[in-house]
Amino acid sequence: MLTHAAEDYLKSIYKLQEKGGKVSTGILAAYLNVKPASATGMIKKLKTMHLVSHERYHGVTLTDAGKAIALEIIRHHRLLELYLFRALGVPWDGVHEEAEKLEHVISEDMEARMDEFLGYPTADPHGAPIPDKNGVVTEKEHMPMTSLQNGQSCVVAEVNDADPALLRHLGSLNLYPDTPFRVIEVAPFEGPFTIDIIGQQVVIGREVAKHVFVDNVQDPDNV
Amino acid sequence: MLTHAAEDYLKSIYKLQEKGGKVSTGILAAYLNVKPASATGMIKKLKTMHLVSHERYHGVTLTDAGKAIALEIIRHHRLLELYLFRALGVPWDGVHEEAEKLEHVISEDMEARMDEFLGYPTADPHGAPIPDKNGVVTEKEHMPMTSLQNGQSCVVAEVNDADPALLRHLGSLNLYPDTPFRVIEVAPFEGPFTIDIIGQQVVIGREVAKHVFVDNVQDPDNV
DNA sequence: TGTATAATTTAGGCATGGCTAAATTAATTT
DNA sequence: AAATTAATTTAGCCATGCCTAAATTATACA
Repeated sequence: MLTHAAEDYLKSIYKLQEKGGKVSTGILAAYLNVKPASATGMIKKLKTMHLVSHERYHGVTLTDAGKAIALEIIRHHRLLELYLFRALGVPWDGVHEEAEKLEHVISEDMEARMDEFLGYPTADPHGAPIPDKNGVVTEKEHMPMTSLQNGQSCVVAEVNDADPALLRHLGSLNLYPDTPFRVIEVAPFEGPFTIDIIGQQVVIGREVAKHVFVDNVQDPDNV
Repeated sequence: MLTHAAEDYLKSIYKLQEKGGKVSTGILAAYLNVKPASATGMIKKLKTMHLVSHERYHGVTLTDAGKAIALEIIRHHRLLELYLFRALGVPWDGVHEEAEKLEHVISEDMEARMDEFLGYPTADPHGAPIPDKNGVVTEKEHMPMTSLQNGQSCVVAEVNDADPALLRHLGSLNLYPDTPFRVIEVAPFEGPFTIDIIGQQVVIGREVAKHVFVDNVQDPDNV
């Protein structure tokens, strides 16, 4: 069995290599809040276990075995987030931190029981896809909210879960995944969006909108 | 914050000192599946943190601070056991192992949410008392099942949770806490017990009965 | 009361996973 | 092409928590 630290490295390498291929030691270290020298050390260990490929000075990549473990941990994490949200009512800006600790210790049996309780879900509370039992992830194509036009309607697909304060703000606006809304107005010159969501009109600045992704975009009905 | 290992030591010292006052290094080490020399090392560390009292060659005791932490961990453990049992349907012979890992990583918030979900319970699935938020444990007086007489009725109060195989067996006999039963016959010469439980007659050997404790013992109605 | 035995502690070692500081390699600029 | 800068790796150190082997202390027995 792997250590928690090794699991965290694999998970991080997976996430970083999704957007950029090979992962540099420095980027990985920064992502994990660790010094580059420490990352080098762990990379060496993971290499002896054949979980990563690594050429000195040229970045890491997961092997198939490493990827499988990374996806297993990500599955634990996202199932836990959704479970905590749905079953225990943990607010969505708190589930990440809690899941971060639990993901390393739950059994496969517990994973399966949560999965069943939740009805075999495919996305976590922020809209991120949950890999299935076999480690298959079905990524959906999302549009950034910033590309919406006047009058278009859509459904929230995913939000950036990195900042709890931002999540609380999005929550107060009801911008949860699966919630539909319609664009009333996009102010010119990179201005804010005015939207109609659950019967309420709210104004959303571009900085916030950048972190929201949408689906099912529809043009206004024959006007 | 304490390490998981330190928490385990405190919890173990608490349990051992409940039945026997001062805890010897050897007993503690055996309980934790660790060599005595390792236990000595941790005891020293805990002493510098003022969590235990220790006189060389004469055993350890928890300080008030150490006891408070031990009870907090035990509360986590027992709440988790009951939560896993009730909310996720984990069989009662499996909850201990799972809780053993989770008890060190859940937040106070999660503890409170499980407590609320469970309706502020006072006992875990094996009947062991759950310390309250303030670390107060209300131990109940239980009778060993082996002291029951012909015709007496009672309610299962607690069972020994040390052996999963025994728990599975007790489960198959419906000997769960809060389940009432009546003694049909106690065979002479240290023989087995025949009981009526949930409408079924079952025979329970003394070796099994030793691990079952009962409450609300009532003599047979005017016969 | 001395001695054998059992329990405990000390001493020194190992793996993990961090760190800093110094050395090395790669990339960029002139 | 050489030199500067940036990134990475190596080397060596620290704490945790386990281990074994040796030394010490306590206990029990004759």
